[in-house]
Formats: sequence, C-alpha cells, structure tokens
Amino acid sequence: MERAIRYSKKREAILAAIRGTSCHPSAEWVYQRLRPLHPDLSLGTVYRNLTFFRAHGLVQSVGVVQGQERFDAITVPHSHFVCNCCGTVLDLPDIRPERDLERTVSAQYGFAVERCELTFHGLCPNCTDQQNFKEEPLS
Amino acid sequence: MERAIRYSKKREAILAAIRGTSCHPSAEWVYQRLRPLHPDLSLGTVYRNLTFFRAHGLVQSVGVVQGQERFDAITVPHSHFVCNCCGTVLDLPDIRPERDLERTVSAQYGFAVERCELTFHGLCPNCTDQQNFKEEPLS
DNA sequence: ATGACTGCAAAGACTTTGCATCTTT
DNA sequence: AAAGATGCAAAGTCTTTGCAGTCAT
Repeated sequence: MERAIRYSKKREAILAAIRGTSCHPSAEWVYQRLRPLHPDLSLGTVYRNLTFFRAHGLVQSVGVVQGQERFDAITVPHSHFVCNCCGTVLDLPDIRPERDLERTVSAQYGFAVERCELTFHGLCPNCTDQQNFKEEPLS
Repeated sequence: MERAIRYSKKREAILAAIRGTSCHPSAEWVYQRLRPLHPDLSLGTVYRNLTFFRAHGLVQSVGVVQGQERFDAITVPHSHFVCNCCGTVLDLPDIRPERDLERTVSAQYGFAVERCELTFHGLCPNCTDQQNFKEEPLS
C-alpha cells in the first residue's frame, strides 16, 4: 500500500517559498525566509520536505554549492551559472546542450540517462568588480 | 612573497593515487587506498592536499556525489556520467557541449566563465540490472 | 634554522533521524 | 481513531582547523 499524503501548512509554505524565488535556495535560506511567518518551523521539517519534493519531482537539486545543497522549482531542463565567489546560482534558460546528447550517451554507453546538467562556473559581474578592486588597491 | 612549496612523500602518494584511478575518488577513498602503504597517513592530510591540488590546478572537483566530494586528475574539459544508485562517476571523453557555448554565456550574460560542466545522471548498466531484478521477484 | 607539512583530535557545518506531540482525514 | 507531519534535540557525515612535532631545504 502506498503511503498517503496529507496537506500541511508548512509544506505548502516551503514549496511556495522555493517557487517564489529564483535564487535556487538552500534549506537554511528557506528556513530563514519562513521563520517570521512560521515561528515554530523547524529546520528538520524543511529538510524533510525538500526530500519529499525532490522525490515527487516538485523540485530539483542544482547540486551542492559551497557546502549547501541548492534547489530549483523549475524542473524542465535548463542550464545554470554558479559564481565561484559568492555562490549565486542563475538560470540560463536559452543555453541548451545539443538536443540528442542524452540519447547519444544512452546508446553509446548503455546508461539509462535520466537527466543532463549543463553548468557554467566563473565569476558574476559583481564579484568580478570586487576582484578587480582588490587587485587595484588605493595606490 | 609567495608561500614556498616543498616536496612531501605523502603529497606525492596522494596525487599518484588520484592519477592512478579513473574512479573519481573521494578523500576517504584515497585515504583507504594509501593506508596499507602509509599507515601513519592522516585523513586531514588527504583533505589538505586535495585542497592544495585543486588550488594549483592539478585536480578538479567533479562535484559532490552522495555527500562526498569527488575529484578528477584529468583537468581538460570532458563530460561525466553519474549513477544515481551506486554513485559511480564515469568519463565521457567524446561527449562535448558545443564549442562556443562558454563564449556565448560570457558575452550574453557578462559572466567571467571559467569552466563548463556537462554531467549526465541516471543508472549505470549494473544498477539497471539490479533494479530490474528487484522489480521481478521470484514469482 | 626556517618554515612547510603532517598527525591527531577537536571543532564546524550541513543533514538526517528518533520520539513524543500535533494535525489531517 | 489512524496515520501522516512536525518540533526538538541528538546523532551522523563529511570536512576543516589548531597545535605540537616532523621533515625538506
């Protein structure tokens, strides 16, 4: 028998928080975000629901950035940029790998490919500026 | 003044261990691998050297798989496949994103792109078989 | 001799989990 | 009333770090 799913205010709020931002939040971010409105929210509940959402395909992991797992409510395939300095994660909606690459990998290697992740790493404009500033100290 | 770099037996062994495998090892893997030959090796030293190698471009992180960071001695761009079940990481040397994608992202978004990561997730043949077996229990 | 590297163990950071309680159905 | 969801705090993992001792130059 499959485990029943019940409504919960917290769960709804957690999902809404993730859907309401494009920052690809971490568990901690969601927790801090909801605490004002839900003072009795527990970080454990955030984690449990993130696991729940991922298992049910409502959110997707964008990977671990600077030690924290980051999540995305957009589950259709798209690419990301990750700033190595500040950890910002940004969507690149129109950057796509070649369409048939997944199929090629499946066929060529015999893997059951479920998804494909294209991620760019570097510095965002903000951090580029700050880095430049550091390299040109007050002479 | 730049910090001097000295030779160290352990460091050499750690790098050799990473270069000598294609399994994209974790710190723990390297530690277990070297323990027979270097009984006094410390896990902290493995971590410190992994950080050192990455900072000097001798190894590259392949990301965090099932809670552990995985490393790759091959630092030329190439793609990976990660098995969601057993955590195996495999190289896909001939699968490459379009050549100019990094430049496009730099130009279009103003990021200083340092590298691009193309990773496929799914099940390796081994885990596919075992999964099938589970789904067809002894009738 | 200097200072880089290491072992050891403690501390840190993030995440998971057990159990009693509260909520939904 | 039954069982899922939560709060709380403890435990679990992986990783980093301080310090004293060791080793390379």
